[in-house]
Amino acid sequence: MPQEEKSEATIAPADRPDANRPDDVRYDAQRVETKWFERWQRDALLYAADPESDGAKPTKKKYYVLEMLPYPSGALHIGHVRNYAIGDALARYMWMNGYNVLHPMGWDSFGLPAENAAIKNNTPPREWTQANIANMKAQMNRLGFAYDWSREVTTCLPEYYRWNQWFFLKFYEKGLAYRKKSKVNWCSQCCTVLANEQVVNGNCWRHEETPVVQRDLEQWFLRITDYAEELLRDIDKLDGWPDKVRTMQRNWIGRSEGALIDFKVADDATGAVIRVFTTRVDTIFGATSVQLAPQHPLVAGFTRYNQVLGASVEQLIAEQRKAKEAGDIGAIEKRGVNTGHYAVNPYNGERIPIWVANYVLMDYGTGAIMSVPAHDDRDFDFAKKYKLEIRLVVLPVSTDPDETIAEPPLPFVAEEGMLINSGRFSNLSCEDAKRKMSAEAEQNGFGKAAVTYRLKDWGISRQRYWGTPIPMVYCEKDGIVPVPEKDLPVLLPDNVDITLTGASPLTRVPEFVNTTCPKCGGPARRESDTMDTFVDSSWYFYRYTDPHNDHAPFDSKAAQYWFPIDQYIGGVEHAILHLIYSRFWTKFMRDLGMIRNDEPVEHQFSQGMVIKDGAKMSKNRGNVVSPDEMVERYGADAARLYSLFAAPPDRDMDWQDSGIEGIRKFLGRVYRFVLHHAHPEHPDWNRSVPIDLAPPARAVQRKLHQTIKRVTDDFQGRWHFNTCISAIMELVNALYGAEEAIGKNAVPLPLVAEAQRDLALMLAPFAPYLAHELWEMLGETGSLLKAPWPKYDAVLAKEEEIEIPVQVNGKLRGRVVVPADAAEELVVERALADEKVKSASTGKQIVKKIYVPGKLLNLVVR
RNA sequence: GCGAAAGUGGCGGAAUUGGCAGACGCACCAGACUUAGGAUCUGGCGGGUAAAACCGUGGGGGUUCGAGUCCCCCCUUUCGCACCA
Repeated sequence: MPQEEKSEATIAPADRPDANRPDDVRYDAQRVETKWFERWQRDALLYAADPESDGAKPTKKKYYVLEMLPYPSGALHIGHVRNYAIGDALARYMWMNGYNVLHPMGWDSFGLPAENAAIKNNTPPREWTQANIANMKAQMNRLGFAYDWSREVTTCLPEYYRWNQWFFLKFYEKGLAYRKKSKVNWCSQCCTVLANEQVVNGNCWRHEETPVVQRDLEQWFLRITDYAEELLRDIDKLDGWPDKVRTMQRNWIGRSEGALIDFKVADDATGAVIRVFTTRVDTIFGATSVQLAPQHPLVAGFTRYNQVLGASVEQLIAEQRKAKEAGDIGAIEKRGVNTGHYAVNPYNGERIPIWVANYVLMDYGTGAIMSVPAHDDRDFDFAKKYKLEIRLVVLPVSTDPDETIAEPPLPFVAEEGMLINSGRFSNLSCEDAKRKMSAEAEQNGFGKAAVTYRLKDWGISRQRYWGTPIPMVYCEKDGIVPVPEKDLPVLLPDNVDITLTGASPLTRVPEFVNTTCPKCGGPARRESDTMDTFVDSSWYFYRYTDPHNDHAPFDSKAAQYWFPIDQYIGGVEHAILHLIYSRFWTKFMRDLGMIRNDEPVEHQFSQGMVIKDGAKMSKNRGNVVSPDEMVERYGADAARLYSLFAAPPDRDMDWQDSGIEGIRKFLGRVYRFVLHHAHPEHPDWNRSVPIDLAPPARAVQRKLHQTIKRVTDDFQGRWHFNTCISAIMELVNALYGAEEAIGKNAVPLPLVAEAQRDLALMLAPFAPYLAHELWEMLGETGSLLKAPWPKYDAVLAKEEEIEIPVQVNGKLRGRVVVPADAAEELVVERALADEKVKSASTGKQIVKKIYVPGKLLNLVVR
């Protein structure tokens, strides 16, 4: 750019078109955005990642930035805009920093809403979904998000879902997909089964007022529990994830180490056994009853000839259900009933009563516990209420020799310590006792050490239409037979009657259901359930790396180049379901040898919700902000910029209509400045900035470099886009402040040019439309998208003079201005000359001087 | 009950390592320009005072020359988990 050695740029004020400038030029966002929108539609491939994944030696570092793909519900909402504005800013920033960026988008397009809409509006789900995708894609484009649409993935298309089926066959082949009749969660509104993960406080995740009921159904399950240990262990590796999400996943997996112990039912001819799970087998000599969940299979036997007991058990079940519906199972009043039967403690042969209790849950552990009132607060409560024996078997022995054992013995001890009253195990530490007792149980065949998880296998069968058909066939002769790979995809038929009957709609399509057995060729029936849509989203991001592959889900090389995802961005509501299934799928694919990474996502980011008028936006509350309306009124840049400016991205953001108004003003301010100060035709425009600048010019230059530093630091170090934008606003304010000097040529034109170019570059990730317009106004012809991010010069950013606050005894009393590199002596000397400092310290002695270089001086006086 | 995050002007929010509390923006007030202003530009804007003093980051204590920031206790809000045996 430097062309001539003559450095001082001069132009006569009359040369500037702003001599009589029209101050009321308004920034016409619609005109500018429409212009660029049309160009970008034409140049869509601009956003495509460089094809470096085919084994060629990479020339750039890759960066995979991904926002969670949306469900095509009809229209984007403001939460989407916020999510994508973050991702797009990041993608653009990384492009400008020279990375090979993959920034794709797709559609999680199977699922219930399409069916419900179809029933309501009498439109086939496919049409409804396609129309929504078209609309939302148009919205995304209008918002200016730079997606590589050549990699678009739509999960409801056979070219995608056939690979769901392919994966299912692989799971089946490896013994990780199985079918079993089981009690399942059924939502009567959805008319389908829900995964455990989709049950919230006993209610359906979609219908918060609809209690989930239990039904017996034949279901397909994926053995995610085989990976429970690894899923748990590898959480430790995810240091790029928020702690909150990691904790939620840990809780969800819910690992618990203990022992399974069998108690024989006394005097029972059938040899019935109650298996309990306990983490405190060491306290088993203190077990004074066995407690069964009301739904425990043995209970039915006990109540068969005992109506009174049966009625009590029914009561307990009702109480549990009520508490679950209220989402308050933790506060249920403990109640129980004695069955009159006895169980035998296998360690000492003691007979203890068998009770049924409402605080014992059928779906955790074995649905039966040994009750040790002296060492478990729940059992303690229960025993007090029903006057059951409380027997102390552990003393809290401290390692501190000075500490004596509490006397008289406590009735209740939660801590571990040393065993008493436990026969041959007495005097052992709890830790040793657990080990020895588990070993003895195993030797004698009445139990073993065991680990249980809260995590259950993933039930993926759904009795609905709009999903991936499960590629299985039932033959009278050969039983369950997988569809051969070569016959995939099993196509989802169109024109299906999807009215809700409780049975899968596909059962009513004879040409779908009736088929031949792939093994024997005889008549057979197709599986008519479809897959949970969380299957679709468990691996879609791999498909982006090789979206058109028609002989594999993706090419391993492509996936290896791009994975793991460098930055994944989405709502915290997916912290458990989607993210845990995705991790599971990745580990499975790794075990199949398809990929090498253990985890799909390096850095995970959960953005906050968008709140309006103190509440989450929802149609019911009527506080929804429509992105279309915002784009129409203020433009896409304003909508995006505001969603980034109003709060740091990880926090909930309060949407205020007046706030976006301020952003619109800011964009106009930027536009007008450049309108009046862009003179690319001037011969001095592209010269280098002179070295020795007069104070007003130096101030502009300093502010410029300080701004670049702040925006860069806040962007990559902290993701504080709100302060990035504030910093840019300050720069613009400073440029307006320098207008008089610029008008008098006190600021050389090359510096004015540089400031505007850097301003456009820094705005590019946040407000791409305006940034591109500015870039053009500044006479630049190259692509802004991949123009280099501006660099700051630390020397030029440095202040020559600084103001040092002076405190006396910690209270601010004055300020002194000194050269930036001033020695302490000078600062103290000037400080002591300050009137206010003087008056605050007269008649007193300075006992201490604390000088923090460049920051502050504190004089301690007495 | 357990765990996490948060609490700062009228509002959204800044303050990155313990160092000028309130950057930036909204709202409000004033001025300039103007036939006009819901445009634009400039200035003001925590409370308090004539001006100072002084008071101010949910409350109370503490450490420190110095605390929004660190420690202890408490309160409130949001989120997650919840008789998990």
